[in-house]
Order: sequence, then structure tokens, then C-alpha cells
Amino acid sequence: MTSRLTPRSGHRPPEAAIRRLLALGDLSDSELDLLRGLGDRREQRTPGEEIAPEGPDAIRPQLIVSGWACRERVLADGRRQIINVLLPGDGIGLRRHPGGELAAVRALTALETIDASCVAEAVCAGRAPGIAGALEAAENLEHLLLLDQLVRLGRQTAYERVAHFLLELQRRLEVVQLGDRQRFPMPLTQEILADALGLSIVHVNRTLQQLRREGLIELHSGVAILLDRDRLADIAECRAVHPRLGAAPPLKPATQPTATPAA
Amino acid sequence: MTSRLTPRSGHRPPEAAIRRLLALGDLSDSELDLLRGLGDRREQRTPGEEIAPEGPDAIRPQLIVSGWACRERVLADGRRQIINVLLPGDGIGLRRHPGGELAAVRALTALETIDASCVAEAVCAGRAPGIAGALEAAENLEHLLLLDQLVRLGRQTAYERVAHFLLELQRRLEVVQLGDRQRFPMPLTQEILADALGLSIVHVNRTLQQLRREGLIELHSGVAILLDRDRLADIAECRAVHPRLGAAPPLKPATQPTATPAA
DNA sequence: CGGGGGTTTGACGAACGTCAATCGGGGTGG
DNA sequence: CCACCCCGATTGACGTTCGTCAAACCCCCG
Repeated sequence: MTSRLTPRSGHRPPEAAIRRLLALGDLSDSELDLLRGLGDRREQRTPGEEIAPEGPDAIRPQLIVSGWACRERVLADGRRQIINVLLPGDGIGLRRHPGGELAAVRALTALETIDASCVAEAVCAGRAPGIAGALEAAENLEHLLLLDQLVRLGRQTAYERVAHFLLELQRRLEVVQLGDRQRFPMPLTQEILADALGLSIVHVNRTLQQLRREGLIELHSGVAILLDRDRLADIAECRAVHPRLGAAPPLKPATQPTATPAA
Repeated sequence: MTSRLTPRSGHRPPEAAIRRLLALGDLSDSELDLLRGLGDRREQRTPGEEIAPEGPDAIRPQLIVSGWACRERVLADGRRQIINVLLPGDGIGLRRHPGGELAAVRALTALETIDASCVAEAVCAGRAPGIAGALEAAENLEHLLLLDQLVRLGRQTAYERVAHFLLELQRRLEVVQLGDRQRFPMPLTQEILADALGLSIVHVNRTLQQLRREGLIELHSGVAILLDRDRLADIAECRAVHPRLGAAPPLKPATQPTATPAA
């Protein structure tokens, strides 16, 4: 039920986190040693377990070693919105929010984390400028993903949302070497997908079927395969940076923005 | 077309920004003087004008003196999602994002801004710790509003979204004394509301009609009146956060299924 | 062999979008 | 002062997307 503490199980370093930080900035040797030296104080969580409630209490800084988590908000009648998904290498509570966390954190799968308090301290004390920079970059990236999520929820169809989300997962997992350009682990249930994408379970299922039927993805036993990344990216409108609102005569009247399920 | 520069029009200090920062943190006298001394280098924008494109270029720090703006993203086929609305007293480009702006900034009404470069400098140089703290609090608040927006788009009905959004505007405008608990300026067209709430214009119109019919709001010539804030808050599921980020976790334990907005 | 969680499918309805026409008010030129 | 006009608000009819309900199915495990 509560997290089990495993004082110094295998002393496996947080590979994913190291890879992620290296991708976001340069780290000195001493910083790398600091990260590799982490390993006592690790915790295991079971799927569905709440790691931290929404509220004013600060969360102890942690890094995800394995497993997936999320930040979420739940309405009074049970509707849930997943704010973002946390993957191996992502941090929890690394950025202290002087008002408490804005959303609850919950394990989505079996989850292993390690305590990163000393990393947070080193960063605060200015003893790890490389890590500090990487964490700042990570925060910017997270903010960007949040805006992507906002556009997904506000202005994209179910079909587009799923494609966009799968591409996001693929990219993030590739950075921490938990997948390649085509294939990656996908342990989320359709219920979780629904809560992340603002859809119902049933509609997520049907949308996935459609993507399968069209030869765009495969989804077996916890593994996703993107069969046609280019077409998916096209559907998802990845990185649409075309400012110009005023006069917009080239609104595509001839194109079918929605690939109708009528197969 | 481009913004007109008005070197020292009336030397009106940015009252709204001062009030907002005072609500977010304590300012020293010298800091207040710094803010009151702003006033040369102001710019006027026309409604619809783009203030800054989405992209890597940094934006000159500015404060909104009057008028409303927004941050937005536009998809290739013209669909637009407004990320958030910027009100008098809000800043633009005050927080430098090392990867550039993540969304375009656009004036929604006639807009007056003043240059706040020297504020940004003072904060960076550590000469304005009070302002720095207030700006950090502002950033946290903005982040919180972003999560609200996410839940709105992902899990709330049109009816709930509109109620929630109006309440957000009321609270934010009250802080800068541009409205009271009931009444505030509302210069947004229904098209803008639609793009902010992820709805169509027509549906926004019908939802507003419904709120009017039920005696919850009035909306005349640029002024909104919330006739029954309590009921609106109930509809919107407000997780109220008011002056300085003081979240209250009144999670209702035994709630009834859905408070359906049955007409 | 039974059971439970996740997935799949069908039928149906509600929420929301689209198209198109009309209305209304404030600004502008005559 | 008035006619005109343009933009935004409003309304109706209709189509699509998506949600809900319910049942069947599947697979892993005890």
C-alpha cells in the first residue's frame, strides 16, 4: 500500500536520469559522480499509488529509475485529467514550488524512485551548475510539453491527439534510450490514455483501432510500434509554427482535416 | 500596422502592474519608485496585432498598462488555441526563456504597454529582491492558471468552462482593481472566447445564453456581471486560490454523481 | 476451472460543430 | 441628421464527434 523502502538494494544508478540530463546540458565529472552515487534510499510504488497529494506540502525530491507516473487533477465527481506523464529519468519535486504542488503525483505502473535530496541541495548551493542548467532546460521542455497538451485538448480531434501523444512518448523515451525511433514500451491502459487525452475509454479504443487499421501503429502487450512516423507527424501537426492570423484566405477548403473513420 | 511608439505621452505609471506585484509580495520604497518611474518607451497596439511571434527570439520585457492580450498557438489549418489571457498588470517577456517563446503573443484589444527592461535588469542584478519575489509568485500563479485551463479543456463541459473562465477573469481583474466582486470589463468577442475555451463561436453563444437565462450572468457592451458567484463557482468546481497562492484542499468525500447542468 | 482486470464491440443519445441567414448597434461619410 | 455598412451577436437546421451503457471477449493467475 505505502511505498516500501529498500535501503540499498542493487545500487543501480539512475541511468535514465543521467542520460536525460546529459541530453539537456553538459555535466562535469564530479556532477556525474554525484548522480552515479545516488542509490541508497530508493522506493518502490505499486500501480495506482499516490506519491504526493495536491497541496501545500513539499515533495521530497526524487528521480524515477523505472516505471511511469503522472501528475493529475481529479474533479469532485470523479472526472480525472492527467496533466502530464512522467517517464524514467524524469524528476519529482525537484523544483520546489513555494505554494505546494499544483497537482497530485501518482504512479501509473510499478515504479522505482531514488531520493535526490542531495542533488537538490547541491544545485541550490551552486555546487552543480551543470545539473542546474540541465534542470532548467528540463523545466522549459516540460513547459513546452504542457502547451502541446493544451493545444491537443483544446483544438485537436481524438485521432490527432492520440497520434500526437504517441509521438511525444516516442521522442521522450528515445532520449533515455528506452526505445528507438519506431518501438518503445507503452504500459498505459486505455483508461489512462483517456484521462490524459480528455477522451472516454471507448473512444480511445476506437481511435487506436483506426490507427491500426490504417497501418500507422501497432500496440501489443506493452509495446508500441510506430509504423509510419511521417504520416503520424503529419496527422499530429507536429510543430506547426506558422504565425499569421489576420487575413487567412488559404484556409484549406479542399482538404479533409479529419480522416473520417469510414474505412 | 506596427506599434506606434509614444515617447512620453502622459507619464502615467503602470498602476495595474504595481497593484498586482503588491498583491504578490512586499515591495520596498525604492522598488516602488522604480516601477512608478517607468513610463517613457510606451507602445500602443491595435486589436489583433501580433506582439511577438512564436519562436526563438527573446521579447523585450513589457508591462501591460491597459488592454488585453493573449498567448496563442495556431495550427496549419487555422485552428487557434489561446493558451492564456494577459490582463493589465501582467508582464510580457519578463521571464526570459532560453529556448525562446513557446507561443505567440497577440493583442486582443487596443493595448498599451510600457518597456520594463530596467525592471528586468534590476531583478537580474539582485537590486530588486521584492520585485523578484513577486515575479516568482506571479509565475507560479500563471502555472496554476495553466493547469486550470488544462482541466477545463480536457474534462469540463462548455457550460462549466465558461463559468470557470469568467470567475478566473473576475478574480484576476479584482486584484488590479479593474472590477469588483460582481462586475468587470469583458472586451473579448465570442470568437476569442471560443478559441480560449476550445469551443466553436456558436456554441459559446448558446452557452452564454443559457447562463443568462438561468440568471447567473449578464453581459452587456463590454461589461460582465456575475449575478450569482456561488452558483457559478459550484458549476465551475472552483478550487479557489485567491490572494497569495493559498490552496485549500476541500476534497469532498461523499459527492453525488454529476451536478448535471440539466436545463 | 473460476475470476478479475483490461479490451473490444454494438446501439444509442448528448454535446458540440458547421452552414447559413438574420439581426443589431455603433461608426462613417454624405 | 440620416443612410449605409460592417462586424459581431444571434438563431435555426442539421451533421459529426464523442460519451454512455451494456455485453462479450481475452488473457493472465490463482
